[in-house]
Order: sequence, then structure tokens, then C-alpha cells
Amino acid sequence: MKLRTPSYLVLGMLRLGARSGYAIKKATDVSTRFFWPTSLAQVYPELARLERHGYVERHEDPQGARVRSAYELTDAGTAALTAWLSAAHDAPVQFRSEAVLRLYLADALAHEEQLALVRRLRQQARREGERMRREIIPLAEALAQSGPRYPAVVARLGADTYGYVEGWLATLEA
Amino acid sequence: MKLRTPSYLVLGMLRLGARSGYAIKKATDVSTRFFWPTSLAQVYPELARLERHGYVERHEDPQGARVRSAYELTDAGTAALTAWLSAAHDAPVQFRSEAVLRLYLADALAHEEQLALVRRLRQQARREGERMRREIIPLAEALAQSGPRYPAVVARLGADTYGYVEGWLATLEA
DNA sequence: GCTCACATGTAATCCGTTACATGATTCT
DNA sequence: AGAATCATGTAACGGATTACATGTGAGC
Repeated sequence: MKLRTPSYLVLGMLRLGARSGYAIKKATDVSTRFFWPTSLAQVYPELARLERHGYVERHEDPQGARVRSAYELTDAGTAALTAWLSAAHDAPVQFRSEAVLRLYLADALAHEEQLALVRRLRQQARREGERMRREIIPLAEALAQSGPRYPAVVARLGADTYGYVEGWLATLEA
Repeated sequence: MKLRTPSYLVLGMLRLGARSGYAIKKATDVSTRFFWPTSLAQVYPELARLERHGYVERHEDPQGARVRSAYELTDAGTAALTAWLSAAHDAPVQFRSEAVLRLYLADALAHEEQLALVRRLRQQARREGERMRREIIPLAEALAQSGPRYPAVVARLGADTYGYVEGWLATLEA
């Protein structure tokens, strides 16, 4: 069985303390969503696959009458995760932005509208950066209290990069 | 018929001077590839669709015995393109990076390996930025000679952002 | 003569999302 | 009582890539 990136995402979230599939998805919604989104329809089958191959262990963990499965990493799972983290293979970054495509094609617009477009892009960058600073970074820093520091590092990198792009676009505007 | 982003990509490349499907794909490989990749298997059917609905016009343009189709924008095509460029709808930015996911999960590594990971990421950012400065920006600036200035703007934005991230990671390393 | 770039398409496949289906618990 | 959240899954669908299939022209 071949582990792909979503597999390592699941393994990683388990390592960061999530236990159920639902909890994994919730955690990604305020963290990896910005650089590696996922959905419940991916998480649940992935957990099942990982269990079948011995990377995670499932325990029944009901809350009253509500069924719940608690997963934890096996030694094989931990080993696979750290091996992947250390691996030096070139990650194919993949970025898709309608907004940048619009900017690329902006010569088709009149000067006025070009300016409006740039302004809109800058607003978007500003809003995204702000949201990260307001919502994402605090959560990541709370997590850092209990150990893992890199989620906060990544959150700051994201917010700062948005800030940089916003400044760049402001210069362009002028 | 509903036009989606790949449709506008094709319309936009036609406007920038590409004529055949092959030429469109070649052009994207050194430009929009970084923020909106595509493939021949998308371009050819898209051109056919656009022609069926009157957004582009096809002319046969053989090179000797080699068949070739030359497309050009109709008025409807130009109008659709500019309308889309001016539209103020929120573009769903989509970013996927295995590298950043690794960084996010780096707490699972020993300090040594964390450092190695950050260094690798920085190298990657440096290489990408350099490549853009060496290969992409010159092409975009050549294009600017004949009119369209925004491709060069976007290329510079990309290179500078990579540069910023590289610097950020260098600070993290220290 | 051979390899690479030019040129056009279709078919198979993969991956991911949305929608569907079901039910318990907590909060207002 | 009703809405939102917790919780788990499957099915249908869509969009994009890779592989397949075919042929010409140019350069070495």
C-alpha cells in the first residue's frame, strides 16, 4: 500500500492530538486548510485504509449512545510519518488563483479598471492576512503552549506573506 | 453555456497573441503555469466549445501538409473576457504545498532534522525565485515590448514573493 | 537517419468535492 | 422545541492529468 500526502496529513493530525475522524477534519479547517485542504469524505476512508495496514489503531470510544472511534498511531505509523517528514523529495507546489490570472490578463482592461482590479486584490490579501492574524495564529499559539511549535510558525509565515503581497500591491497601485 | 476559469485562460491567451491550441499550451508553460496550470487535453476541447458558442473563430492555417487551426477572438469573446476581468466576485484561492505541510508537522522531528527541513524549504524557495528571475521575467519583459505589461508585473510579484519567503525562512533558521 | 519540436485530438484514470443518509447530544 | 454541533460513513459527480494515438517538419 502506498501512502500519499493525505495519509500523512491524517497521521500528522493524530500525532498532534486529534482522535476521531471528525476531530481531524475540524483541526484541518483552522490550520492545514490554507496549504492542504481536505474533507470528511477523504478522512474517513483514509483512516480505514491506515488501520487495515497497521499504521493506526482503532478503539471504540462511544459518548453515551453516540458512536465514536478513537484512533492512535502505531509504531509503524509514527515511523512512516517521520520518514516522510525527513524525505528529501521535491514537493510539487501547486497554486491556483483566479485573482492572479485576472491580474496577468489585466492589459485587456482600461486603466481605471486595472486600478480597481489591483485594489480588489490588495483588499483580498489584507483580509486574508488579517483573518489569519485574528483567528488562526491565536489557535496555533495556544497549541504551542502544550508542545507543538511549528503550527504557529506556519501560521505566522502565512500571515506575513499575505502582508508582504499586500504591500507589494500597494506599491503597484501607486 | 457556462464559461469557467479555463475558458477565460484560453480567451486571454488568444488575446495575448497565441493562435493555435499548441501555442496556447506552450505559452502557459512559461507563465500562467505558476498560478493556473493547464494541459492540452483541456485546451483543445475548450477551444472547440468556445468556437461552438461563438466566442472564438477558427480558420484553417496549415503549414505545408501539417494541419493547423488558427483561432481568434470574436467580439463576444472579447466582451466575455473583459466582463470577467472586471467582475468583483471572490476568487477561491487554492494552494497546496506538501513542503508547508511538512513544516507544519515538523515537531515530530529531532531538532537536527527540523533544521535540515527548513534549510531544504529555503533552498526550494531560492531555486524557484531564481528560475523565475532567470527564465520567466525576461520572457514577460520581452512581451512587454510589444504591449502587454501585466505578465511582467505578475512575474515580478511571483519572484519577489519567493524572495520574501526565502528571507523569512532564513530568519527562522537562525 | 534520428531525434526533437510542432500539431491535434481522445480515452482512461485519478483525486477531490458535494450531496446524500443517519442519528445523538448540546445549546438556546 | 428547534437549531447547531458531534459523529460516521457512502455515492455521485466533476475537473484535471496522464497516457494513448497519429502524423509533419526541422535540425543535426
